[in-house]
Amino acid sequence: MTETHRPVRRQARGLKRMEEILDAAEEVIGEAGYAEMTTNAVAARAGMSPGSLYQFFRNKEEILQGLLTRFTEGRREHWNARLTGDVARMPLDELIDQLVNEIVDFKGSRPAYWALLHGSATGDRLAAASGRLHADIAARVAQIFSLRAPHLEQDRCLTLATMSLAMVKAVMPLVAAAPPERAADLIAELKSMLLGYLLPALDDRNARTGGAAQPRNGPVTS
Amino acid sequence: MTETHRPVRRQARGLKRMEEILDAAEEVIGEAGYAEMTTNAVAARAGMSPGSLYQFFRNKEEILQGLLTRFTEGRREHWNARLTGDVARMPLDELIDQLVNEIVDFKGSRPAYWALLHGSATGDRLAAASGRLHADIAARVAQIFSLRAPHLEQDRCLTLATMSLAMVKAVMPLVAAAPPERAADLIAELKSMLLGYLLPALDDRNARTGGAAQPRNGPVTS
DNA sequence: GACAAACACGAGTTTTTACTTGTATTTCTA
DNA sequence: TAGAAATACAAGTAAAAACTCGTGTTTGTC
Repeated sequence: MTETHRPVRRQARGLKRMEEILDAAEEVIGEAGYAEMTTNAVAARAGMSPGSLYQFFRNKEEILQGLLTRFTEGRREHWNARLTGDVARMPLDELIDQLVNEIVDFKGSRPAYWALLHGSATGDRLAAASGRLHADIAARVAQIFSLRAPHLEQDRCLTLATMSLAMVKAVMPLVAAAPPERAADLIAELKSMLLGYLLPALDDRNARTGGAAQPRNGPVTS
Repeated sequence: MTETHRPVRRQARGLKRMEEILDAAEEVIGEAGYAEMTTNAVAARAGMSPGSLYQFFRNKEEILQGLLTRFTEGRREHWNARLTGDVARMPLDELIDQLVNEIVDFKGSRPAYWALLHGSATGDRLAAASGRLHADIAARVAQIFSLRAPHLEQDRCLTLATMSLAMVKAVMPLVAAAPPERAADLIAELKSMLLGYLLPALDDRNARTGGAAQPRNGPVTS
């Protein structure tokens, strides 16, 4: 009945064309956002007709799938190469400093990656509103911190609150995706982590000692 | 020229109808995801005609806006009421335990909230692929941790890696939204936080001491 | 060099979906 | 109690965007 799955023997030209399509999709998403990424726009950006595009990808979903595969495989390879035994032997602070910097740089250089993998479903307007809500709650939490630890500056309290909320928010999707007992583990770890983060920070005995558990202004250099 | 902005004097019936529309939108999003939320589907779910729907919301964006406003105001009120001076006087571990539990419960009870505010742009299929990538990288990081701290169990290393990656990922949007010098602060805090989290955890001198900075299996009860 | 298969095109078609329109009914107000 | 405004409906419109089709060109293989 239906012509199912005739495997096409791609020519070198065709493989190159597929990469161009993914490049175009990445550009469009990076510039205009995922919602604006239409197949026609991608075809135009890649300098080809819609018909040509559909000779390489059966539908829009496959383009996205291809783009995501390219991203994930690229990142997988990158980290596999980056995280060798060498990094197990360097000082932890230095290691964290380097890796975080690299991640920040990557985020800056590949906007489509974040738009696709971590972008909001609703567009910029509504995402901004959500951001404002979180900022408000963080401010409220910061007030509580300030009450608990009057010796801390307001700014410091706000940073602590912002980071704490971010932690909670970050763990939620993991909890949702994990099987129940693993989820319980993650929640317990989250609590423990928050406590480990906040307890020394709010404790005024640590106000000026700068213990190892809270090395502010340490070797990190942004 | 164009009939601009005639303010409608809503009747009690109309205000109720608007809430019903938002309820319907929330249900549709919670069950089928944001991408499947069409105005017709919302109208049908609310038991009204498309025409009726458009007497209360001028377009789809306004429905979303309304839903988000309802969410954010509800949450704002909730947290303003919840985070009173009282919480500033209870033990930190207990406080964290309670608040995290409440957040987890809320997430479970209002799926649309998370789908809207933190949902991915690409639908479940692709979001799952991204989750798999992160799990892979976490496994790789866990290997490194295991090399650095051979006394730790594999599971423990994986948890540490997973949480560390989640933290990094969570801070990225904040960095993107913040002005440059605030962004630098957040990045520095992220590094410091990671160090504070990982240094004691990987240090074998802390293997069985269970210091205050790393109270695993502490008072948290999930 | 001939044949098939891959590549390329772009003007269409089809489907989906946000939104309108014309009319009928209910509620508020004077 | 009349008139106006708000509410309600369902069939229908219009535009956008995913995708097709018929045809022509290039590339690889024998």
